[in-house]
Amino acid sequence: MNITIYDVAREANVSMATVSRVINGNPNVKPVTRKKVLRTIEELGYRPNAVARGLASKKTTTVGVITPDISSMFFAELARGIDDIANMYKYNILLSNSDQNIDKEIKLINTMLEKQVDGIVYMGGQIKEEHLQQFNTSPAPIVLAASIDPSQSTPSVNIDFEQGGYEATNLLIDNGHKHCAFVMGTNEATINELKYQGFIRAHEEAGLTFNEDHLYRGDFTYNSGIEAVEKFSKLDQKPTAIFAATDEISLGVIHAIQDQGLSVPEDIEVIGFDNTKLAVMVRPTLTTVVQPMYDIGAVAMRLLTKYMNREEVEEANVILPHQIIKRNSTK
Amino acid sequence: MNITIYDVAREANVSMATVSRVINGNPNVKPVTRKKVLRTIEELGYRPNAVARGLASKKTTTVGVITPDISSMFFAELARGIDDIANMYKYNILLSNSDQNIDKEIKLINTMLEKQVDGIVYMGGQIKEEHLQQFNTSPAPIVLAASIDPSQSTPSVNIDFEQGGYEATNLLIDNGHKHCAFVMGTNEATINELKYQGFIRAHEEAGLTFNEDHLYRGDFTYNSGIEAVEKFSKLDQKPTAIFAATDEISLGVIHAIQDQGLSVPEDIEVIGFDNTKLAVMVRPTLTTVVQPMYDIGAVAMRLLTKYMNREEVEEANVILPHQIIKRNSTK
DNA sequence: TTGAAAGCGCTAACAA
DNA sequence: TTGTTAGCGCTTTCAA
Repeated sequence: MNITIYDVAREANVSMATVSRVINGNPNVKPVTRKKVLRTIEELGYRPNAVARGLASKKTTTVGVITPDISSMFFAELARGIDDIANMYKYNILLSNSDQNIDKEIKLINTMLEKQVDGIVYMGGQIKEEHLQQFNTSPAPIVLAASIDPSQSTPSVNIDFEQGGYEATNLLIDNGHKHCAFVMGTNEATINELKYQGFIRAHEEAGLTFNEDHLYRGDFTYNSGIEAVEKFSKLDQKPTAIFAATDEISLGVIHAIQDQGLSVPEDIEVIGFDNTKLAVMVRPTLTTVVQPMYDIGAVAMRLLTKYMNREEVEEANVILPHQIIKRNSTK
Repeated sequence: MNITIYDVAREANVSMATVSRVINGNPNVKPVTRKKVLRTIEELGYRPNAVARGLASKKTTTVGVITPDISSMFFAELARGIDDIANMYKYNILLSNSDQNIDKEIKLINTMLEKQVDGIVYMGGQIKEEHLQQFNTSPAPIVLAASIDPSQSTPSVNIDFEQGGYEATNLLIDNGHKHCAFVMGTNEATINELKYQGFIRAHEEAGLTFNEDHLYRGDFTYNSGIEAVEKFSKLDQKPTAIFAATDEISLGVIHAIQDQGLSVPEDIEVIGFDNTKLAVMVRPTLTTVVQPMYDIGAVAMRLLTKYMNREEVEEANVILPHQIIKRNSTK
């Protein structure tokens, strides 16, 4: 049998309530008593049972984190931001991968709620009615990180993706390009669509008509970038600049261009999105829209702590600033 | 107040024991009764409380995962393997980052044990006496993933790193090189040392003397690779081939070489280690030792389930096979 | 096949 | 400042 608070109480000649107070740092304990209890805790090698504590206090000090795929650099970085802040507030992270599968997402939320998490940080490509229904009936607060709820009814932390796409495209247009291409990920991703909308708005404002042939829908991978360029190269009207929805796609784009004997940025300019560490791990280094992944995770977790503590929240839908870092893939 | 098993029992006109049986799929329930209970569970929107269940059953169906840094591609991939298998066995993952800080590592183990995890998958650069003491006194089984316990006393899943380093070096030596360099990470990492030992053994067996100037100790980053090459380039006797401890370092090495106007593999051959997806995201693509990160995680988790179920374990220290993939950074 | 009842280890009034 | 005593919501004998 394990050592319980009761064993400690007996050995220290106090009541379990006193032991509990010592463990929880309750000031209402005489220093002498506290010392005595602390010593016998040490002696017995007592380790508090957080599950029992959770049952009695209705707080588990763990938060659920639902991510599409932790092996993606993007979400891994977000998760790191979440965990660091969680730790700061004494929470632990119950992490799960959803693969953007809606059934799995719903199931995961329920599992975490059964496990009585104090809150959830949710990441996912598309928020649908089913999600919202779960979010709205959840007994624990939920915050979205780098995920868009079109209804704006769920607290969230994001950047302005449409504006990011707009600015990236404008950089290309300002450099004189009239034929910009956009390589996007799956259309299951709201964020993706937002970047595209920005891309389109930039064209409209510049009075440029966008050639639909210059849109490539891939799946966010390096290979998508390669395939996009291969497709573009067969066109009569080839794009002279390419905006890729992520850095990883951008690397594929750059390498495919180079494999064809062309140069970046001389022949074709390329701009990415995210500023993952990949951006400086290519030649030429990548001009890209900076998305502060770590910060989004950190701020989302911080926001969640406010809800968990029932603190006042001034703004439920946080938009973090973004910027463009110019490197060598654009002129 | 929340809906409990008791509410369901009352509504369904059965005892809580029967509800419990239904929830847990106990076959000793008359189909009619089961149906009735299931219906009222549905009606009331009852959600079992896993914390209470954990307290009563002494099982939480969650396993702790301690990783140095989830934002590292390497560990993220491992974590994915762990989570996938964990899910398969109905476990959830309590994940934490240790930053290889020994105090944090010990604290994390204790926190997870307090939370009554059923087992722990541990990843860390260096296993010391303090770790072993924790491992040995842990009430929950612990399995190491891609981490070396020199005493071999803790169950683990790894590849043969020494042999991997040996083979990588031999590939270079077989290509005629007499001046191979090794770019390693921090010396806090046992795995690193193992690769180095393999590197040295290959030299010895080939009757080559290793020039200490050709050893660079960095920190596992892309920049380490760059710095290493810069240092090497100032030497009188420059290396003609470079073995880097990880793929990320390799990319830095390759780019630094190219930045100096030299070519890979014509002027200098490069071989990496891990085969992360970075390996194909460079030009030239990287020859590298394949470390099956996902599988290591998956097998470690599978092994942990055996210990948690008190199954027979044939081999506690699993060595997974590795291989070398030849791409274009070597001739 | 079902129910009654005793915990699991702790927190949190409430009383002293 | 300390102790007593109900629970928290569930599992699990044991009996019927």
